[in-house]
Amino acid sequence: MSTVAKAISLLEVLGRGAPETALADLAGSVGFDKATTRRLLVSLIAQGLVEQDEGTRLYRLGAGLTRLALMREAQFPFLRMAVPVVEALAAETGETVHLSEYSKRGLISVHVVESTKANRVSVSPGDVLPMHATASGIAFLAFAEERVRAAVLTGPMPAFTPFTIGDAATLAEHIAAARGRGHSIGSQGLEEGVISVAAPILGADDVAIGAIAVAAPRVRTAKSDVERHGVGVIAAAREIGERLFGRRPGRKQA
Amino acid sequence: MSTVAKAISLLEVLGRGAPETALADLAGSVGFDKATTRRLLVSLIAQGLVEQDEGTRLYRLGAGLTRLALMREAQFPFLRMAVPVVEALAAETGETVHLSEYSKRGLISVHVVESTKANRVSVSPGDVLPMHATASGIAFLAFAEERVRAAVLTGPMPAFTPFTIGDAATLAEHIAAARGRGHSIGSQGLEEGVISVAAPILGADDVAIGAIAVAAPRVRTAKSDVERHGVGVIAAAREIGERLFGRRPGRKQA
DNA sequence: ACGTTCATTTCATTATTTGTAACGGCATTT
DNA sequence: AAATGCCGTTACAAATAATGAAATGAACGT
Repeated sequence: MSTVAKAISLLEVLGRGAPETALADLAGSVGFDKATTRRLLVSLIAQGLVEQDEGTRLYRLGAGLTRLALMREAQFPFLRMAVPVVEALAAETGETVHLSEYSKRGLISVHVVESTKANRVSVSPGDVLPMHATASGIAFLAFAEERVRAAVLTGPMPAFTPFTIGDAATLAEHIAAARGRGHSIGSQGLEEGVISVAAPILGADDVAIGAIAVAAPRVRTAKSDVERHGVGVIAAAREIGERLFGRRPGRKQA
Repeated sequence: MSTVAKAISLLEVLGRGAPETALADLAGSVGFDKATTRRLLVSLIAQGLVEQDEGTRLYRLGAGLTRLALMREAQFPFLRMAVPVVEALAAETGETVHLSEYSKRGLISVHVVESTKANRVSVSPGDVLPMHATASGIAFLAFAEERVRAAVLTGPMPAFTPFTIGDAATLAEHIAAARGRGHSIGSQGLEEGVISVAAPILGADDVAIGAIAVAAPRVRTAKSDVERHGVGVIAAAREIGERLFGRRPGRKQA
């Protein structure tokens, strides 16, 4: 295992769980020696990616991460371009809308606008969405590179509910259907009682780079609502693609 | 130089300059061997912190950074708490307002609301503000830990304009004045023609964790405006502290 | 088709990292 | 108040991962 992989896994562990973590807990969680863990932390602190409370000696993620993320956003303004569209769709549908971006580890939820209704679906920014168990994942896969799609189809497909798709054949069907329709429909794959509709956000080469989804409680989602959401996410995804890659003068509509 | 330091310096270089960088340019910028640079990149890619364009082979910052930054924000909701206050102050003053957070490397500008006027001050999120040359830096130092303040006072103080403070004695005076007033006044220290007023954002232990500043063109900033901005940034900084830590960070009772 | 440029891989050498173990500070317990 | 246990921190020999020169391969322009 490379040293940088170890260091980054420390960041992951610091990000999960409590805001601040003690050295011993951290070492236990990642399985490195106490001394090793600390040396890695010292390196990360020197770079500003980790901070240590002077008093309690606890470790937490550092502002350097925010800085790097902001620099990335400056180079590729995904949030700046997409967030207004997400908000418009949330206002239009009255349901929770979330936006995700592809990464090696999975689809990362990068922005969420929750429904204002009492009974609503909740998603946390930073969460990784499983490809096979979410509408976003299926929509993404329908327009992803063949290599990525194949990896998911041959990989493990853990069940989160009794409804989670668990075999490659069924998943392939859903993917094909999504490709045909332009949007995917996820029914209780990750959480029971939730129906999601998602569309892929396409990059300059028409390969998916992320997804946008409407997630609503099943009890108030009629078939007509699903169709309406499908139209909405496709339009929103296209709008985001246009704003990002300038295929058309992306006109903002609040 | 530790391996993780090298890897992170790669991220820094990727963040500067163009959105995508070639391997050779990258190796040249950081001064590592081409093979070494690439191995580090492979590690970073495996963790999602860097991405590589399949076609052009160019490297760019990855979505994993956004994920880590979001996890940090979930643990310590600095932006969620502070941004509304920044926006209110910007609306109230009509000038550019920016928010910064302390990091080992300096004050990181994490949010900016620019003035709507044509002649305005512009700051980019992600930029590192030099401590000795900005109102934010001086406000921060006035309420920082002694160790941090001493480090800046004894460190190098590069001049950005003819007005940049260049010696420890003058800087110490400004810091003392800022501590007395509760806010700092920066006159053309980083850029000519700009007057900034800043106040420190205090943490639970009354130590500064960041700063909020109003930056305006000198030509339309009268003495009364400076005073008005001073009152505004102090109130805003206090408001942010209260929102972050639940209660007014109580000054020690006499 | 050829030559050039750049990314990628290989392999012996080197340097960094690693784990054991001991040290020191701090706080709680007895 | 003394002792004890816990946690963070440091030192050193063993081991492992990182390194750079050079070779390979692929893509591009001439």
